[in-house]
Amino acid sequence: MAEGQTRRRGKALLDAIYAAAVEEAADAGPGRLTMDAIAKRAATPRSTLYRRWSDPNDLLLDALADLHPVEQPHPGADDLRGDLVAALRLMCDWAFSPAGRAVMAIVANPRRDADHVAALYERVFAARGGTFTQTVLRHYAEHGQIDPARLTPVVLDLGEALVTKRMMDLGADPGDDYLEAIVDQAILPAIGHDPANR
Amino acid sequence: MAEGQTRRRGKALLDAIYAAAVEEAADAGPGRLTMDAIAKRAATPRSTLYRRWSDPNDLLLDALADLHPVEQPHPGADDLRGDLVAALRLMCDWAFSPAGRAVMAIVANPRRDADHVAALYERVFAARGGTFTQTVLRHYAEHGQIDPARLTPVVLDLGEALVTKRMMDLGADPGDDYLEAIVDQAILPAIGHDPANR
DNA sequence: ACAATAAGATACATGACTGTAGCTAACGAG
DNA sequence: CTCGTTAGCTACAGTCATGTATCTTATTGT
Repeated sequence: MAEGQTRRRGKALLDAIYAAAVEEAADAGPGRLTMDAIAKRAATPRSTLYRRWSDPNDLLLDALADLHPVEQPHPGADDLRGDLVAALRLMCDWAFSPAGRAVMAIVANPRRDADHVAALYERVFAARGGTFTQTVLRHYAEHGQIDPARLTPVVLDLGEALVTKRMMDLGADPGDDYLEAIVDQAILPAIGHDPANR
Repeated sequence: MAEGQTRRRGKALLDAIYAAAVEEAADAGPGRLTMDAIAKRAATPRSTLYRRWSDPNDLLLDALADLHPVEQPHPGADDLRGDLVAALRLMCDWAFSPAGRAVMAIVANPRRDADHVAALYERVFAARGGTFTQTVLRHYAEHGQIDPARLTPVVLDLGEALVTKRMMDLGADPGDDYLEAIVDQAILPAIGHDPANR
């Protein structure tokens, strides 16, 4: 942007609006996202928002779809346990980011619109290669270290489910000890790698 | 109450207010509970509410604490799998009741007050004998059919976590097939009863 | 250099919710 | 029966969000 610019346009403005929408959704929580608050946070008049969107949730959806992609696990070849713990660590960090909390604000809203949630899953999640532990589990299954028949929807969801619940109960990050406990006591047994049965 | 009564007092009035608060919280969702809406639903003036509470969340907490206790699992002695599935069924039914959705509305609120959530756990949950699958798992551990060392916080949370996540993803009841899958593919393996290892 | 576009700064009526206050009349206890 | 309590009714000013409608002016593209 040139030096003397006083007025944002195009991408620069959109980025500011998107950032404001995600932060605002994260702070305000389910069902409390308003055009007014987004506009204030982005320091732009409401009319600029209404020019493009008629509903704050549509705006938020565009904002989430536009965000930088989430960091992905990089599974190796010989440390399934460590890679699973690392994937859960990534998930925790993401969940506490504005984007993660904004997603929560959509999913946890009992007045949520089914189409809206479907759009979230398509545009934001499907664009990535699955969720955190999923990536790792599929990787090791492809390398023959996990029976692919074990990777059912339940098992692929295990880590994320336990982390989510713990975060909701505590309202805080579960901590690495707990993540290791999840891997050792839930995920590994479920794929037939129970440490206690060795 | 006598026939000609035109004015509710004491318990009758309180019950109406409590019911209104729980239903309203369930419908409105996290952070959207208002004195006004509770008062309208209970058909009482706001001043009656303000006489006793200064915050709608305090009111809701009293309402939840006052509710009829949740149905408990009745584990037998020889059907661990069936009892676990039944416990998850009970949990699903509770989760979709107004009380369950009201609890969700508290826990999923990012602006939630830590003291408030703590009070919820103490006054509402602790009063019961633990959560759904917990009751069953502890019962069978006492009868020597499960190694008590296996009943870690992670394992005791498994069923509830998977059900919660599934409900958040789908926005609907998981269905009995899924509940059975949770028991077979997650809980039983975690307590060393993996059907695939027999 | 000019014209089209769109950001920015208002203003407005409407509607929800807040917290407080004052009044009346029904109810319950003594 | 009488009196203290309190439900029920109404009103108020204040705050916040909504959608729409101006008007001005910086910026861009031709």
